[in-house]
Amino acid sequence: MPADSRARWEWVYDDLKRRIDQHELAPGDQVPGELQLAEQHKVSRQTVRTALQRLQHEGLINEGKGRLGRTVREWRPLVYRPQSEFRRKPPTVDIYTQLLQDEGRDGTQTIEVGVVLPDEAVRQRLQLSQGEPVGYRRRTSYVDGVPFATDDSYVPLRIVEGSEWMVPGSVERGTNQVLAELGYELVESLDEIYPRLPQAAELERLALPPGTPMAELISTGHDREGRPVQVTICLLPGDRHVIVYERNRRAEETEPETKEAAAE
Amino acid sequence: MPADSRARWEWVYDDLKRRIDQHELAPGDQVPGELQLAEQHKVSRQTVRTALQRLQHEGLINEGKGRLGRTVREWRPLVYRPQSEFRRKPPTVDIYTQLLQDEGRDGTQTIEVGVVLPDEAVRQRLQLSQGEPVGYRRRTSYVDGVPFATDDSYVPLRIVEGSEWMVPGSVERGTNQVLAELGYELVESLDEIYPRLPQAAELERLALPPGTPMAELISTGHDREGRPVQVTICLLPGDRHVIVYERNRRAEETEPETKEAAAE
DNA sequence: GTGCATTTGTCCGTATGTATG
DNA sequence: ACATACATACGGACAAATGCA
Repeated sequence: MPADSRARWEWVYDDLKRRIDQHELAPGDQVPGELQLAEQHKVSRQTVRTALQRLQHEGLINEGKGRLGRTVREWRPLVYRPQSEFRRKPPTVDIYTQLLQDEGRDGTQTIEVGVVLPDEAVRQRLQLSQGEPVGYRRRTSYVDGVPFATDDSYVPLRIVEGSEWMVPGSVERGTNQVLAELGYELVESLDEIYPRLPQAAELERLALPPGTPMAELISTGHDREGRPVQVTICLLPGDRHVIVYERNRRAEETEPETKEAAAE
Repeated sequence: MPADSRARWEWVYDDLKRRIDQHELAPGDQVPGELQLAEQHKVSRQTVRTALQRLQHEGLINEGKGRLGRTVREWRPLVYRPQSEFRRKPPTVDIYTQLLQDEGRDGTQTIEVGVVLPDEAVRQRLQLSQGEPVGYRRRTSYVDGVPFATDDSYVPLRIVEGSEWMVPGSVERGTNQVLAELGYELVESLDEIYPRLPQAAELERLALPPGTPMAELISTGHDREGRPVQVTICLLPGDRHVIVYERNRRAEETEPETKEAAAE
């Protein structure tokens, strides 16, 4: 009817967006109900819903079921530092991220181990021939009872078969130490970060609302001879994580420049 | 009526997802029309639309206007290596031109410079007092005519005022070299990566369809004394980029001991 | 635990506007 | 100008999840 410039649902969208930005609707607050918004803006409930879905897909509000309705999303990321795996010293440049550092939250994890035929992504990174099996450790981490991240590690079975790497539950001295004792100490890693949206199965595993962006971090660890030993695939929901790297000129200058093309 | 476990639109979703995964629908192909899918699955067009919107928000298909309809999205990411900034190989080229040369694609860019009061994110990372202005260089990079990424750099105005850093257009020897000549050589950097969804203004600047996930990469560069000099904020759409880091034990072990932070 | 009220999720049918070839 | 296909919008209906009495 209006033949106007902008769509009706955008009015609703803009109204709610503004109220959220100005903290008139604070994180954790309930979003007004669909019927209420429909009446306020003189539009149908379906129109309100498209506006709400946009906000949901931008990560500003949660989907709401049952009595409680939708809520404004909270954003409290944990800091994830891939480099801490190799680090022996406290980070040097930490002024800002210290603020975001873990505030002593309650963390638990589940670990599942087994043997599978790797998919193409893992197989290529480990440079395995078709049909060679890998051992896996699939971990899901929980903070305050909600899943926070998953990380699945894969190592050729011939390396870890019968070792402590394949034992369920946490390994006190760390699985990387186990690999080192087996003669495959990890000394360098290539990390690939893919920002994307989760797929249905991942939504379920991480108990994410649809539309939550995340990062897939594929880390390929190499031993001293440069052979790939372990692939770890982390799924890090964007509303729960910030990934932090440090880099410095000196480290780059002293780095060997030989394996540049190995990524492809 | 359905009395079934899963929603009807999920059937449509699963069907299309499978056909895309198995390349029965190849990248660039047209997705079957909404009416056609509705008839095939014996559902209404609205139900088909919710399935298609999910696929769209997951980045698997494009939104389609006009005669052509929806198409299966192509996925050809560029490799973005923040660490190449500190590499010595090509001394003059900046991150993006090197990246584009590597891939052999046609790249252009627009650069805009100016002076602003920084927002909180930039101000805190540069440790500036309230009201201190910064110079900025805002770049939008295009590949094959479409925007590919943006990166906005900020440096305290007192450092770059009157220097070549504030000159529009590319600087032949690189802006980091200019900073070095001004006595602020960047030797280390803290990179924070936030997976998130773009906001309205960013959608416009990057010409993105809504729901495209992306990464915000905030890189804070420090000089030899550990003082923050430059903040660069990159927006990297997830369907066009993969971010790559390399790390190794040796670099972490040989790191300089600048300050003794309260060890964890 | 039951049942009720509320709110969102799903689904339908229909209609009109708009972008594209 | 026209056909096609998507975008927007309405109204109605029932199911499912949740909080609370």
